[in-house]
Amino acid sequence: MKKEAQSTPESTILNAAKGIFQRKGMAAARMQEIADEAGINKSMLHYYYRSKQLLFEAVFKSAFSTLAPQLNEIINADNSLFDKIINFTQNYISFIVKHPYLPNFIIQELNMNPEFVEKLFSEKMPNIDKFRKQIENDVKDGLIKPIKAEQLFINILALNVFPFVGAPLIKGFLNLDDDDFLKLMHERKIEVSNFIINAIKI
Amino acid sequence: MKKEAQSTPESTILNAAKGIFQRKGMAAARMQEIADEAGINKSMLHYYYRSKQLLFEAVFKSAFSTLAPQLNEIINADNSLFDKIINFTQNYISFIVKHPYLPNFIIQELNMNPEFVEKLFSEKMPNIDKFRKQIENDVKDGLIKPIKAEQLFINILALNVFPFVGAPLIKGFLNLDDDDFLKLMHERKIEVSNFIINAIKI
DNA sequence: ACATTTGTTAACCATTTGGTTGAACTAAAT
DNA sequence: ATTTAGTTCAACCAAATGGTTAACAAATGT
Repeated sequence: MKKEAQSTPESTILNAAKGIFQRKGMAAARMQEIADEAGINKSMLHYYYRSKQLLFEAVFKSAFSTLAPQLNEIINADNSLFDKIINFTQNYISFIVKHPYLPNFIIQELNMNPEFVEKLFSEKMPNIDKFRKQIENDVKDGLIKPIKAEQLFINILALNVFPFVGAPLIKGFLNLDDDDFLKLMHERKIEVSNFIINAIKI
Repeated sequence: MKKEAQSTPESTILNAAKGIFQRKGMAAARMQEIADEAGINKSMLHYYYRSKQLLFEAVFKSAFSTLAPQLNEIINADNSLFDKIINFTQNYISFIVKHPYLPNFIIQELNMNPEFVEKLFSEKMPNIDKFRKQIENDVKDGLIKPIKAEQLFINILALNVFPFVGAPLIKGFLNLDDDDFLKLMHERKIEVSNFIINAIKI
């Protein structure tokens, strides 16, 4: 075997930990289970990451720094508002279909550890001024109906993120199997951007 | 003290358990903590509810049966589509502001125990046929743009439920304190229904 | 009054869990 | 060859956790 990607012990452990933590959450995850998944002795976990808490934080940061840039696209990309909505929706849904546990994991642990929020956002605070300017200009130019940047941002996030976080609820209410559900999600790659654009365009 | 509402030992325990379980989740909740919150001995928990699992299920069912009727309004209420959207949005947001931990708790535990889904929905399966008919008729009558009932249902749910589930994420990205956030949520009682109606009306 | 059921408690128990230790093993550096 | 630093593991440990027990108190029925 050549050197596939990079496979240091650290990365082996981190990947195993990602799988377990993201599927079961911090509280329900077991160090032994992570060790098994990584195919190593439990002591190694503590050797490379001192404690469960630190291992968890490494996993969480890694997960968060995967998701955050995606969301940043909304407020920082340079294209027009409608293009932005179309692109983000396309990209985000494709992205999450590949990482189905990500958004739920992040949201869940963020709800459990509210102190994470300030820690994560204190360093590189996102700035919505650019996005707000864009909205205000488009409103002034008569391109879209008046709407607060914050509300539009929340709506874009909600329409794209929620279906994956609330998947079991949706599957239950609409009586969908995994296949039906995935089909609906792929439809949403155009459905959602149309919906948003129709909602705001004049 | 007269008999306030009803305060059987069972209900005292259940209420304490609700608080702890909904705030910390099944895995992180401790039986001792629930006992303390209820002001009773830990053995009482096992006396009235046999195990942590059963106590948890009682809490979950109670929580779910509080939330489910709210969501059922969308697919079963008798009013016109636009009224339905307006009413649901108003009611749901007011409802959740009073029960902030509910949707996150349900969604989280549903994600952790996918087998709950069939158990919960097998008895009283929701039926979207009525809602689907309504959409199809309104489309035929030229009242709204073509849209699948499933997609519209997901969108309504997303726009209303997500902001509360993803609150920490939103607060972080938009740099909001609790007060700003709550203000935005109250704005959404009309904002969201306008948004949806604009998106679909012709 | 007595017996039986129901409710309540402190002490206890077995298991699980995160974490530690010390010895063995490796591989480069001296 | 010997030291030295890093790596791996089996065995171990203390604390926590869900759950049980046995004795005791309070109702409840007869």
